[in-house]
Amino acid sequence: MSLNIQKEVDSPSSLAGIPSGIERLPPLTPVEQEVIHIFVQTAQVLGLPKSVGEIYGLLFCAMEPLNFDEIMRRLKISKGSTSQGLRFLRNIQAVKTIYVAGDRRDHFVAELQLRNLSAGFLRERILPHLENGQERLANLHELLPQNPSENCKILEERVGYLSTWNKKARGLLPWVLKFIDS
Amino acid sequence: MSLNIQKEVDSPSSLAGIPSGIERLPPLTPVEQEVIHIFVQTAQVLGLPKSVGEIYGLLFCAMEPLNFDEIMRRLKISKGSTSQGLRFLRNIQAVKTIYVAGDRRDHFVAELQLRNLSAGFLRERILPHLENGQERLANLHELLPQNPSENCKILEERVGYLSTWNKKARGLLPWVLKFIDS
DNA sequence: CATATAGTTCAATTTTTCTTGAACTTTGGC
DNA sequence: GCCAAAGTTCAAGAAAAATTGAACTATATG
Repeated sequence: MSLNIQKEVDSPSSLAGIPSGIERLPPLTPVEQEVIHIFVQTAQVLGLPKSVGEIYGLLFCAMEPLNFDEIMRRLKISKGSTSQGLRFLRNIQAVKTIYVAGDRRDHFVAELQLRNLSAGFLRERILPHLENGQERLANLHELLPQNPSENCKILEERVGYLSTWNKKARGLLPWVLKFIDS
Repeated sequence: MSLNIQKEVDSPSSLAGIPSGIERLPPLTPVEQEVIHIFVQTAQVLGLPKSVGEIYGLLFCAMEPLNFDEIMRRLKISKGSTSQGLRFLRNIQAVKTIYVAGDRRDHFVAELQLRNLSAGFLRERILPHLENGQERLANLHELLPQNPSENCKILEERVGYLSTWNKKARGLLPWVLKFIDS
């Protein structure tokens, strides 16, 4: 019974009346492949693993929530990559889980609001780097007086630039989000 | 004669009166190490090789233009990395070459204006990706009609989102630079 | 409570990317 | 024009990152 519900909800191949066994999943359509490819490229620009781009791309195209196994098998990636990729995507809130009645498994959908996607990415990947940099800059200021007096002034000025850059970058983040909202 | 000029201009160790031979370069100071470390980390966030961060960091700290050999030897990196790193940094205009009278070698200084740094990076690394994405999206629109008619409408809408995102991102770039100027 | 299913973890492996250095090209100076 | 110094290129090796899959944990269900 729960198996029936699952198949009706999740699996287009249920139309073909394939019974329990190892269910056949449709291969990626050309459009899906192309969308996934775009996200894989984007992932690489953002310094994220290919598998993260693949998973997000697949969910982006999906008409209904997909479960773990469907993601893994349609993309032909391993359990490990699927698990870690989904975890990352959930962390940055690029993907959320959906409750499906009568099915024990997690189901996933892509966040489709650019604003939320960006916010998650900035918060989880960029902000930590900037905050870490801020700490390092504070330490650096302690270190500066040890320098040969001649260079000291100019170096101090340059380290000052660095602090300004860091501050500017942190100030930029909320503006970026505001721009995206507009 | 030209050797003398070179030493006066470039080499702190000329003060110690070391003759031609293999010139001794001062090791990195703690401050230099720390600044370089910050730039190496930043390079990694931006998906650039460590050596690029090292070279920029060294030049960022330098009181006078450095030549190829000084960069290579103070950072203890190879000729190849030095050459490729400097080329990249020149491409994005993070580093410029300076003419030093009586010295055949190129001399390098760091661009210290965050605005110019950012502009170069966005132009050389981000914009090409966005333009490539734009092309791919155009192709994708051709591909769409081939889809099962049921999904077609929704998928089309989603691909439409992608185009909007791409446009928004391209619109964001000049805006980021304006923010940095402020 | 026992069992089977869902999902996580992580050490080993594969893949990708960066670095090295030797051979090559280019150029300035004599 | 020739030589030596400056810098580039690129194939091979080293290092870093992603992926895999087997062992594990957790938990719904009967």
